[in-house]
Amino acid sequence: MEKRTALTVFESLATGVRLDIYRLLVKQGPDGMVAGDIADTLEVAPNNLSFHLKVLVHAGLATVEQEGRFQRYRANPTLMSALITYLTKECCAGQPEQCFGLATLTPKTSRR
Amino acid sequence: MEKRTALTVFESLATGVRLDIYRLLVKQGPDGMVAGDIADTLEVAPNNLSFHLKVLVHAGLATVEQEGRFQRYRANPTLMSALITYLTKECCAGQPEQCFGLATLTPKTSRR
DNA sequence: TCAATAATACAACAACTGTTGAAGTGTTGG
DNA sequence: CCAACACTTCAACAGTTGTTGTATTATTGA
Repeated sequence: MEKRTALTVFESLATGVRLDIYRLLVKQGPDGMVAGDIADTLEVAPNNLSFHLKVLVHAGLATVEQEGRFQRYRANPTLMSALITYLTKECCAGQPEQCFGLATLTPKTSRR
Repeated sequence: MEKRTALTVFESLATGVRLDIYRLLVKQGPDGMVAGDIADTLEVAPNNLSFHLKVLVHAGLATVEQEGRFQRYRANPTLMSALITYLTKECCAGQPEQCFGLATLTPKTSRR
């Protein structure tokens, strides 16, 4: 995963509303949810919701599909999977001991 | 992990500079790094760096320790670990098939 | 003690983000 | 066809965030 991608995901989920939307979508699984239902459930104005959904879709965390006059949104768990892999590998989290143990072995450059 | 905590972490890493700082700190392991070295490495103004470091520390992603007239910063891998756990559990990512398979079994509430 | 260094704190500003209300696009049922 | 519906787009505004320059605090070495 590119640093830029990770950044976009962080930006996308750095808002309470969007984190709620994303979690709701994941809970719905492949069924997804139409915009109106999301708006009702989370009690956010339709136009505002539309704004946040757009961000999530643009980030790749969700997908849209037209269904008659409804717009069905689904979570994209693949990207979250990739983010977790990135965080675990790039940032050495997950196995803190191993990561920090390794760091101890690398040559250290002291300040000036 | 609380939703609020996850949110704070996302906010903290939603900036290129802070993501860079955090990754640099993780790379340094338990040795950490003093503020001046971080500023030099990432080429950010000291006062600006201080601002971002404060955010990271406040979020719990990093710790500070005074060392003479230096401030040594270290990454806190535990929180990232917890975030990964949260993302994997709460958001069902990591095992998309399993999560989405489960969702299919749950009763669905159709729109109106 | 005094000058130099390391870092933080503060204030001002620009830039970005989220919210709201109103208007617009597309779809469906009568 | 047209009215109702589902949703999006747009523009305006408010609030927040990040950056920059300046000042301050604290520590060290001479």
